[in-house]
Amino acid sequence: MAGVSIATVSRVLNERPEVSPETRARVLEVVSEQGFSARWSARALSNGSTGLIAMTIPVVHAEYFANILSGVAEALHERDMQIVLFSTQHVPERELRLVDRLRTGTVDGAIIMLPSERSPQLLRLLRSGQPLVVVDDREPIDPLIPVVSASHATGAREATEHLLSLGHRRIAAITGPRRWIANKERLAGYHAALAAAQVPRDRTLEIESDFQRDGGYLAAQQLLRLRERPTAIFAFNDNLAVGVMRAAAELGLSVPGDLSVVGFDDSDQCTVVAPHLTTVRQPLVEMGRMAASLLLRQLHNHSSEALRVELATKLVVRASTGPPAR
Amino acid sequence: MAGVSIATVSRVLNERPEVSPETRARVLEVVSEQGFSARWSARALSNGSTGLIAMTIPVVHAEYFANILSGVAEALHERDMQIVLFSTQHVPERELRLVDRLRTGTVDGAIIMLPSERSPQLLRLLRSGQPLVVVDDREPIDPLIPVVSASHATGAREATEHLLSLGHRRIAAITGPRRWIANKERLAGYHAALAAAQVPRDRTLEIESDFQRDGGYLAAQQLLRLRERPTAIFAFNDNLAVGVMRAAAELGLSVPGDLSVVGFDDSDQCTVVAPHLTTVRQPLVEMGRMAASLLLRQLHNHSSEALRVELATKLVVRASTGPPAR
DNA sequence: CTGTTAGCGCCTTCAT
DNA sequence: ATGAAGGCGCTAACAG
Repeated sequence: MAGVSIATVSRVLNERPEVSPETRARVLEVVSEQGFSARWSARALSNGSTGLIAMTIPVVHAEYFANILSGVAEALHERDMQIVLFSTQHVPERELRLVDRLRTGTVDGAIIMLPSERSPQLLRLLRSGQPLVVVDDREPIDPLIPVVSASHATGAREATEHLLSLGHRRIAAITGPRRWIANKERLAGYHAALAAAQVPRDRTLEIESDFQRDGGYLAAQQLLRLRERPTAIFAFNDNLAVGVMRAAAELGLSVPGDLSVVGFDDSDQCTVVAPHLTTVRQPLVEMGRMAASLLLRQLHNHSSEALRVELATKLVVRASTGPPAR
Repeated sequence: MAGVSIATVSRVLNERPEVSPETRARVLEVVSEQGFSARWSARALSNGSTGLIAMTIPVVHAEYFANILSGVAEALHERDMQIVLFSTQHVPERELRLVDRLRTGTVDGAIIMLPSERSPQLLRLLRSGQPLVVVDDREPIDPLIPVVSASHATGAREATEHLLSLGHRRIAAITGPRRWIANKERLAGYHAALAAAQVPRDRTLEIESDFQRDGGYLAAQQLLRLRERPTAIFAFNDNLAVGVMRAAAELGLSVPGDLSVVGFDDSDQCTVVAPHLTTVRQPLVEMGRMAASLLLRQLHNHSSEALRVELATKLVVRASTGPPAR
């Protein structure tokens, strides 16, 4: 319609320099008049890339997922790329489908959140040259795979130091599942702070739980019934902390008067509970951005640099912490 | 490698009946040995469909989004289809990108959540034969477009009836933005229940707010300072209700002793506040499922039946409501 | 039942 | 600066 060949139109659409301005103008005019746009699958077939990235949906809290997601989406948007969602509910059969989509070129790469296990799937994927990035490895993962996570240890350390600086000495910890990496690091940070302040570690003040509110509630009941009860509880996530506050309320203990409480995550619920919860903020959106950018680099360099990025957490002091009662 | 033609392999992979069992077996063996899988973009190019559908990410609450999302994902999974995310932050320029992706065949159809406006974009899309479904229209939308939403009116009516049956007569309402459809319907339900109980409508007990916690807080302060203050407040979403409870606490009013509170949504925060919030549950996951299934029908029938599906809400009675003090 | 052939719509050398 | 031609990997119609 513009009196030129298909090849020329292609060049115009791809903004190649080797087209005369007049031709370009003529083509663009017709294109916009006709509302033409290049069929995407043909493009993908021809140049071997789809501009799509896979992302798995973990079963955990919606808020966590949505925040990381939005970071990834933002970063990809700048490159005109999009996310394809894979609801592999940690079901192996479903994970296979993701693997398949990668291999068949539905997507150019994948961001895998909270991978369930040492998953041999992942390794095989990476070995076969698939670009992928893991966000928050739950258990030790092959060092070949790039990982983005938060600085759990430092965050936990700061939280504990905050309590110490307020004068607390009996600081209990309600932890998540022992095996999770994030949990181990938080525990390490907690211990480090105590050691630095020369507060001896007390095993009876450490309770393993499940990152759920009820778990925090039960653990807190146990802690608060101790003969010498803690003056502060560091719950390893906000859910646990909310459970702690519920238990405290039932026992007639005021927060932070009788008990200081610190959480981890800085989720929405922190400002729902009364008093508002002091916590450690995880930079979820930034983690998403970072994951996307690592993936994009793999895509362009065709080399997967094995690295592990830890983004800084930040202590957010609210109203649930204060000096211990005397 | 299996000694057959490409066409035959294609037939085997597509499970066509016209292949002899022996050939099929031979092909499948080689396929699995070699780890072969059909390139997806070629497939898409050839048969004109990508198996991908677009979903917009609204700016609102993560939880809302994640729930609907998971409903859609589940429904699509059964058809081996996936979601492509479009983070059009109600920015027109970004919405154009979605439009473009639809036209270029990146995706087969789209599910649009909380469309910002009477958006002429949407209409143009539908007119051009694009399969799409809207979830939760915010303002009146062209009747040509299929919509999935919750039965706001019925839900609000039940909530109000619940309060009436407890003996409340002065029941205030803190509403969302006047223009939103969901809000209008909730208001209608509220009025209907009052009328049925022959409780005259009192304008001073209706305050328009913004669906945010702070808005609920401010509105509640205003209501609770009235000379004749309400014995119950129906907040038109959970955020508002949480704000109400905060205001009540500050004024030394006990819930539900001095004041009953009802929310709407059944979001996570309902069980974070003390006491747990009575609310109206929106069937978000089911709405997602329904949207997906409407879209799939459009995809198969090539006809867009204009319809509007309202999924039932459900009153969830928790601890924030009780009989009024005398 | 299987192989051959012709596209699907774009991008990319290679000529001109 | 432009056009012609081949190919990306698959499906479908047509022979045999």
